[in-house]
Amino acid sequence: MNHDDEKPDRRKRRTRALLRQALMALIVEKGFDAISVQDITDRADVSRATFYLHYADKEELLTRSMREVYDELVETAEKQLDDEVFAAALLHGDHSTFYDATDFQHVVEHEEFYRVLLSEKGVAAFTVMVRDYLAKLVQEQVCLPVSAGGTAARLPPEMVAHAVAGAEIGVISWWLNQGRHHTPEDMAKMFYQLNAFGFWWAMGLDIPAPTANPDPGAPG
Amino acid sequence: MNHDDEKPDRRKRRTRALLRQALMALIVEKGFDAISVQDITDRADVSRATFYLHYADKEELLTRSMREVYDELVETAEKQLDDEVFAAALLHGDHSTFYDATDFQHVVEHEEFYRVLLSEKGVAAFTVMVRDYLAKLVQEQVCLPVSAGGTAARLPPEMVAHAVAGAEIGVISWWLNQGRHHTPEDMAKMFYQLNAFGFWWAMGLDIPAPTANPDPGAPG
DNA sequence: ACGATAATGGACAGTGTGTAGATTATCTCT
DNA sequence: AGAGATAATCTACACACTGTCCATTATCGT
Repeated sequence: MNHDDEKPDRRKRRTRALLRQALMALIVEKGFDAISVQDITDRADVSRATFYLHYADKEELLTRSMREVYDELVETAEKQLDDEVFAAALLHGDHSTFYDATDFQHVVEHEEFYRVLLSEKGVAAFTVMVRDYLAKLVQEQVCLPVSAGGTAARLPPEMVAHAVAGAEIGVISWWLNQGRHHTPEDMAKMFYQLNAFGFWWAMGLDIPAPTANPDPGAPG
Repeated sequence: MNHDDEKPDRRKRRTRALLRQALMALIVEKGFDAISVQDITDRADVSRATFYLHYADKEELLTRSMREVYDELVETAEKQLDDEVFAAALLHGDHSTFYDATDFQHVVEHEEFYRVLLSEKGVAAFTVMVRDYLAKLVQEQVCLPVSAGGTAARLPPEMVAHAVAGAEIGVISWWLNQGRHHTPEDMAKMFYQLNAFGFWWAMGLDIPAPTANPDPGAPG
């Protein structure tokens, strides 16, 4: 009846860590699909039977690993954001609150993991899971408070949230593949500025005058 | 020595179409990894031996299908963009040129394909391939011309390009999963506006004043 | 209608899968 | 340090999937 709530036996921890490392290395080399359980246990130097003592199949190994990193991201993000501070910041136009580097920090702490799983050899489920979560975060933490302030959105908030989330994934991928030439703080600031001031500003041009334009969306 | 340049036999076309359809349907149901060649041929109602007459393995079936859609996207995009028209538009501040719905149009024409392959059950390689291409497009067609005009970018153009590309993927996924409640033209316009005027504008607020801020990037 | 080409059915060895039981090695706890 | 618990290993097994082959049948283009 031990639900693994307690910290597991050292042997268990060791074996699981070895298996996860092996999986990551192999994903880089061949991509997830091409990997056999044999490959993983060979690489981890662990008996194949042992693998099945821990996981039903290689999908479960992957999924469990993903979940751990994901859960940590969620926990990190929830801890950081404080609705009241946030709402106040909005009202007073103090946007520096949004230079929030927690996400990028978290990525650095799991750099290898993100680099592999977000890559072309990676796993679509991971990308989508993270992107959807980020979108939800943006929507709940930014879009909703703004709307609650009585402001009418000019574009569908859901779309905006998914755009921002997608952009963050794109930026993170670029960042990790460039060898991380920027600090998480730099990234957070640049990412905020791009979102806030727009593309043309980022490229050094004047901010264009928005054409008077009501929300073309939200039909049905 | 027939290089398949010529239109293949009707039987070939039929079989390949059936196999591709079957693959797509099965990806939705179980995800690519869980599919066996047997599954595909059963679903397509084709002999397993026949499969191997056309493709070495299921990866090749997927890859070839992806390439076709991707190549069509590339062809479409290249045809649309005309550097000179584009540069002129930039100089004269006529941004309506950028309400370019070709991408979104192309997605509609392969709706099922995109919905499946960009989903969590989909294929990371496809997402990354498309995203990288879009980034390259933005960089070459927009960032470069702007820089050539003598303007100094405030953020690394590569980062900006990858952000825009990521955002487009995010927006497309959202669009397809919502049941496509907007026309491609709407999408193109909204997407442009979000990029140009920024997040706060989209949410109905005033555009914030950019803090005077030189490029924090491009170290090394 | 004829020659060319594709599709089929069946069989093959090879590889990976997931399970089980008996045995050995290593942990935890006192 | 030693006893009892638990994990890891080894071996073997039945099963599914793979990729290839060949002889035969069906369908194509002209």
